[in-house]
Amino acid sequence: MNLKNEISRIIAHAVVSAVEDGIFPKEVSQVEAKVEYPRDQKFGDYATPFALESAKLIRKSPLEIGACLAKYLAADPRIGKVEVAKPGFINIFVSNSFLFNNLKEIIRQGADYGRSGNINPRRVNLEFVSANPTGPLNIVSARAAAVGDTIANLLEFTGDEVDREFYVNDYGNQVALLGASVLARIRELRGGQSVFPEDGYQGEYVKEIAAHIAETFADEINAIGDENRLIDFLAEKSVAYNLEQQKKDLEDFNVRFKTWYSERALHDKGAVLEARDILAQGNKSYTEEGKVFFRSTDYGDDKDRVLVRDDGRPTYFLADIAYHNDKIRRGYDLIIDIWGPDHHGHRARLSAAMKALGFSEENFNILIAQQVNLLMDGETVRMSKRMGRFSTMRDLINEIGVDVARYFFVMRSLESHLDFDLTLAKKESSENPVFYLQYAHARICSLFREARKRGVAYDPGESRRELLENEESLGLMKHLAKFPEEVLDAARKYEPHRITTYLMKLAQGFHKFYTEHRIITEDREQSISYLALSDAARVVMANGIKLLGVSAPEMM
RNA sequence: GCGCCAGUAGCUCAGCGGAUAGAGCAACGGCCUUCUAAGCCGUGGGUCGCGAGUUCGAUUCUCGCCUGGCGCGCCA
Repeated sequence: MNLKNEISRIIAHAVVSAVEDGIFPKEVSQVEAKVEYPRDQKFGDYATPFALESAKLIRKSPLEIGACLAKYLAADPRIGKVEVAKPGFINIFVSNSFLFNNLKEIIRQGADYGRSGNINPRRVNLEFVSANPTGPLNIVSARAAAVGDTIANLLEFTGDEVDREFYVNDYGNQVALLGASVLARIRELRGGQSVFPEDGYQGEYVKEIAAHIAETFADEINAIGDENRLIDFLAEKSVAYNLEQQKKDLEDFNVRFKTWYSERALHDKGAVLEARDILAQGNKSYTEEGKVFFRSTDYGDDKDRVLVRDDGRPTYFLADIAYHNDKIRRGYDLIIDIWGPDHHGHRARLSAAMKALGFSEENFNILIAQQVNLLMDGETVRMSKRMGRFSTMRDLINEIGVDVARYFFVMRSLESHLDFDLTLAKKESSENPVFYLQYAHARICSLFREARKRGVAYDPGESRRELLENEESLGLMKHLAKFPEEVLDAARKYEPHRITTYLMKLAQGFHKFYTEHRIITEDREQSISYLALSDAARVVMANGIKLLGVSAPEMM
């Protein structure tokens, strides 16, 4: 039950009726009836500018049209009152009986309230984080992890099947460089002289990896005489080590991937060269100066991109095409990538490649997780793996906790730059918005503990509508009724921050209701009615918080 | 030079083409003998970067500027 959609349907139906009765010309049925939230609640729960937008067509004043339509709308039992306001807005008030029925529905559905079934679920591949396995996960990865996981939760909740996927860049120069860096550190550990590679990874963590590997694989290291083979060996072990750490960090962050897709495996099984051939066969590439170029300009890119270098080695881009071709072959209906800000320049070329591979444009989305400015004591902290000065996702979890971190990341829209003040987040954690939500949840749980203690037999079926017809209760019920549509909106637009905004308002509504009304009293029916409303608020709060991957404590 | 993202309250940010632009934090003033005060109520605080255009109507859409951040490898 999605109230906003229902309202939209009711309006469309009213228009059709008016056309049938000869009041409106029939072209009007083509006009889309938009439904929006009025700014001020005195303008109703929903409003439609339909009369304003169809005035020219109908050749009547918006106010007249509105008055006409209002009669038809008011016939629906879900609508309590319809008003037409100055320029021509039609303001719609939801009926109390609908709100009350919905309240019982929320309690009945429990954890499923807000879920939308989908007759044809889409198979979705959501790739996110995909950090290089050359070091610990950083703050931008944490942001992508929080937002990506929440988007996946939202899509699942709205009826899609989602596979969470992590692309492991375990191939190429960066990996070799890591191997060389580790080798240098191992030699240092062993008291020998070594030249640290130029552009090598200088972070302290490389020493930790070196120490770990030197100990675990001492025999193997000693046995390999050839320097390049040794670097390869160390690179492989270092990547495995980093990957394990990354996995652990993500699990501690409540993010679990179904698939860890190895770039190396893609090369090993020949998929990369196959992708080259597919593009060549479709005449989507050409050779020039010994290099193979993809005709990406045919698909909207600025310039053609190199797929194979003149020495025969494939580029990262070609591997990425092969990877996405593999995703297509695995039969996904919708493919979403979340990338870091440093990759946004690659958007056009990969979109071009997807088009060239015949995958429909609207089913492929690249979202960019914009940069995070990490502030410490008011100062920007530079984050660079190679410079070795950066703060990790692990630090973040340890310092402010999973709940606060996830909430903060999801709170802002993904494509906005984010200033994250670690010191502040930690210091002021008790005044954090996330606690505001959790507190509302815990408070309701506490109410029920109290009710049980006092022997109140709670049965939501015994609650009564008339006992909830006050400002705070009705306001809260209205907001609860909007949860399914908010969830659907957030899912369709990949905007999980809408959920945090919704939940803040829910918590506010509950706290206000709680302050104004004493829930448990001598009046049994009143108590049960208020408990039912609290129960519904708890259900929605719990469902919403769960979508964010944040915990909903029963006691604080 | 080109591209991406942003510019809204002191700070961090919401605002799906609509009505008097909001929240959190910060500041100030009230509210606990009674179900959790991590709460509630109130006050102050804005030329929505600037200029045009489209529209009945623009913070929202288009274009042009200005400012800030990032990216512009045949690295991954």
